[in-house]
Amino acid sequence: MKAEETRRKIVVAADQLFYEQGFEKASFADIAGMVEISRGNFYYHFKSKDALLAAVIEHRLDERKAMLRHWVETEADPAVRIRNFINILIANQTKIMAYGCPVGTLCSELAKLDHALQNEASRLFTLFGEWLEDQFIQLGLDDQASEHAMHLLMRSQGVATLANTFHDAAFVRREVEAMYRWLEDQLSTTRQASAERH
Amino acid sequence: MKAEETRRKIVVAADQLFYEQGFEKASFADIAGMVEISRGNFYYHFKSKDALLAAVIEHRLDERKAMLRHWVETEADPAVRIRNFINILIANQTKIMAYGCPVGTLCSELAKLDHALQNEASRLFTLFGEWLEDQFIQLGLDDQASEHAMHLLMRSQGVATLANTFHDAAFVRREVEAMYRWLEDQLSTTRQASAERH
DNA sequence: AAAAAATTAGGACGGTCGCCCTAAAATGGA
DNA sequence: TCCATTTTAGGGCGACCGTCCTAATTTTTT
Repeated sequence: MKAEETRRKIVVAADQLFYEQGFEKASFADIAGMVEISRGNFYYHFKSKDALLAAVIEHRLDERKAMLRHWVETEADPAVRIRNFINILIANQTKIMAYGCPVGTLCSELAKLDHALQNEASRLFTLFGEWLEDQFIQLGLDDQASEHAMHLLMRSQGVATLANTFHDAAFVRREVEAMYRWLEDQLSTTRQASAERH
Repeated sequence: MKAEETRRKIVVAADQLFYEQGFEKASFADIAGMVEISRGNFYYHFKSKDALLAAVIEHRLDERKAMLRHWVETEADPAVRIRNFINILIANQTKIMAYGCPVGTLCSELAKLDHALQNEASRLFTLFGEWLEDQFIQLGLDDQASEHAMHLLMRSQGVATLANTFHDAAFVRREVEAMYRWLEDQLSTTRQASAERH
């Protein structure tokens, strides 16, 4: 019974440290210290660091899925939902400027390590990608939905990386607004096309 | 005399390994093995791993400066020069899909390590940024040159990160062409504005 | 309350890391 | 050729890493 709680604490602490320090640098000693358990206790819950990483990725996926589901449930307009996504850059600005994007930096690190869980981590991207694609489809942009989704992911990544490097809040705001404008452009061309059809 | 050559070999090998494996994972043993010198010999040329990193960053700066200078010398049209920059994503596609952007991944890693040479590494970005800004100024886009430069850096970074994650060559081509179109848009609005002035 | 099971603590292991030290080898000038 | 200097080789140090093992402790069941 107690094990569930401890396991959860370990995952939460590892999630934070993997983000702030990177997967490789974050050590069991660090995580154990944060959770206030012994190092040895670790291997009762996770038989290896990779197993812990898998649990952290799963945890991140669950969190993101819940967030996306919440957006869908509380907001009817897919365009506003997409703006919610774009606005992550503002909402998480402080952390992004300090540590980058949690998804992008993890994928980059695992790629360099040639790590076995690369594909698991990339599911964090595809989760957002497919959700965005779905929103674009609901906006009637079926034939370009996938491309538009990847385009937004790309811009988020670029903004996060440069925000992390330069700690420039004005740059983030500017690019977020440019993304809003880009979204409006895509919507107006659709409205135009559907108007011509009538 | 010989030392110069050995030092150069070390920097070149470290440059490659820092790129492919990341700064922290690449060890002196790896680099020494690649250069075929003893580990101990290392400390004759570089008194610490950080000193080696500083030399690698300097080396990368020199290479990029030479490349940008060459573009300026061999191509008169700033718009074509900017297209050269965009085209890096195609020219280095294979390496980018395998290891990401050499500049972005280094800056991200150093940020997580809270490394003292973060600002040195970010000079790789500002080098490209200022060069791009200069090209936009030469195109008559003075008042937006800095923003446009950052925008292109941002898009390159985003494309590189997603290319690295998904290994999707079609995505890279698509986004490079979108960047070409974006550039044309900026140029056409300028031409229009200068035409109205006459 | 006693027995069984689940959970935790903490030391020990082999390995790798960056770094230091010293002796040997190679090099170049007198 | 001999000497001084530069350059290289290689072992060793302490620290930290992920992992493993066992004993103690806590929790649950009987």
